Amino acid sequence: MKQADTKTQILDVAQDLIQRLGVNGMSYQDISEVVGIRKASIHTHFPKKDDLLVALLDRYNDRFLRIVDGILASSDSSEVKLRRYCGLFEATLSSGNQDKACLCAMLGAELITLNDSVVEQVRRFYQANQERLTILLDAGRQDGSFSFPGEVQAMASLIFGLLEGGMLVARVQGGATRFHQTIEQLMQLIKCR
Amino acid sequence: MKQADTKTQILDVAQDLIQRLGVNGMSYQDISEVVGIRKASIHTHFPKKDDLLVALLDRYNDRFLRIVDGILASSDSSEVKLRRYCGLFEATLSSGNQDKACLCAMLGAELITLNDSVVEQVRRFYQANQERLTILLDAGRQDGSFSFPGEVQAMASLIFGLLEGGMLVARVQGGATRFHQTIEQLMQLIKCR
DNA sequence: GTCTATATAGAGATAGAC
DNA sequence: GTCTATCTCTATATAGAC
Repeated sequence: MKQADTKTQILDVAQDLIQRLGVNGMSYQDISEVVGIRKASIHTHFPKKDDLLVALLDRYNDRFLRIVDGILASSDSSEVKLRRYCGLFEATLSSGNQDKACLCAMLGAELITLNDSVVEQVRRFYQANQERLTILLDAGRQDGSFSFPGEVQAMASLIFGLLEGGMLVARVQGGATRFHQTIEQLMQLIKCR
Repeated sequence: MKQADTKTQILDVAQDLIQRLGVNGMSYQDISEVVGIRKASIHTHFPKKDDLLVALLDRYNDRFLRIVDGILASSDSSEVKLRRYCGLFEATLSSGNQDKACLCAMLGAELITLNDSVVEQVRRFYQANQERLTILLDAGRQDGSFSFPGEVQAMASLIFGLLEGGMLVARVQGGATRFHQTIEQLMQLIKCR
């Protein structure tokens, strides 16, 4: 296993810290202590904190949506696809010390304190996810996997809000177990009965 | 209308700032500028930031739960009760410049950076709300207003996560309109059909 | 690229005059 | 209770040596 280059290491550590503490609860000093370099050196790679955030979101959104698209393109049933999609959020929450939220859930909470370019990226993440959820739900309703009243889009937005928000709530109370139950409850609500 | 005393004004402004920017995105300086006193004066009323947070959460939780208990004790139908409960969150989001989240949603996101006493209060808020939701849903299911599979408790925890999280998501995209649609979608999901 | 050193600004917090 | 003044610490950020 090759050692990751410093730039990647910085991104990795920054992501972990933000997912746990938020942007405003984390500093270059915090990153430097984990990576093992001086904080001035971080500025070589990311001159401003915003540069770091933009690069981090680029990578995060790209990776996340690539996985989601893989799920959509698979030959799984609609129900399995949705379970796998929800599983992505569960995996985040369960990783490490069980206190990591989705990067864009944390940034969403701190939205008003962020610069325009970062806000735009967070918005794109939300939009892209909801579009994909809409596709998934629409297909599932047509193939008879799901049954629910109302618009597909409204359901997609409900589910996305539940996943992003449910993670944050679960960190306060109940943890991964409780988050899992919530997702199970959701599946029961929209499955055909 | 009598002018509120300074202590109350500080709490009011701090609450507004935290609901928009988060604890870590807001400072005594910010409060002092709005209230119109020097930041040193704030320390007279709340020596440490934690003192302010504890006092703020005491007041917020007390007020919020009092209103919720009023809803539960009313003679409204279960459906109306649930709508009124959800309306509390809608009202928060719609107040001011449409960028205010529930105080405890913001604190929940920043949980790991908070001190134990504050964490405990956030936790109590979540617990208390879910207990009340459980009572409301249980009654509604028995009187035939609601129909949903699974445990009442799981449903309560789903709804609370959706409300707290949905507010944060709505601030990023769609605003109050979209949050309202999400709630409508929820109502359709659990109503008898 | 990384380091030391430093600049500058803002944070939370305290002392003491009025 | 509020003010001015100040302390200490930490934050982001830059300059220049190695």
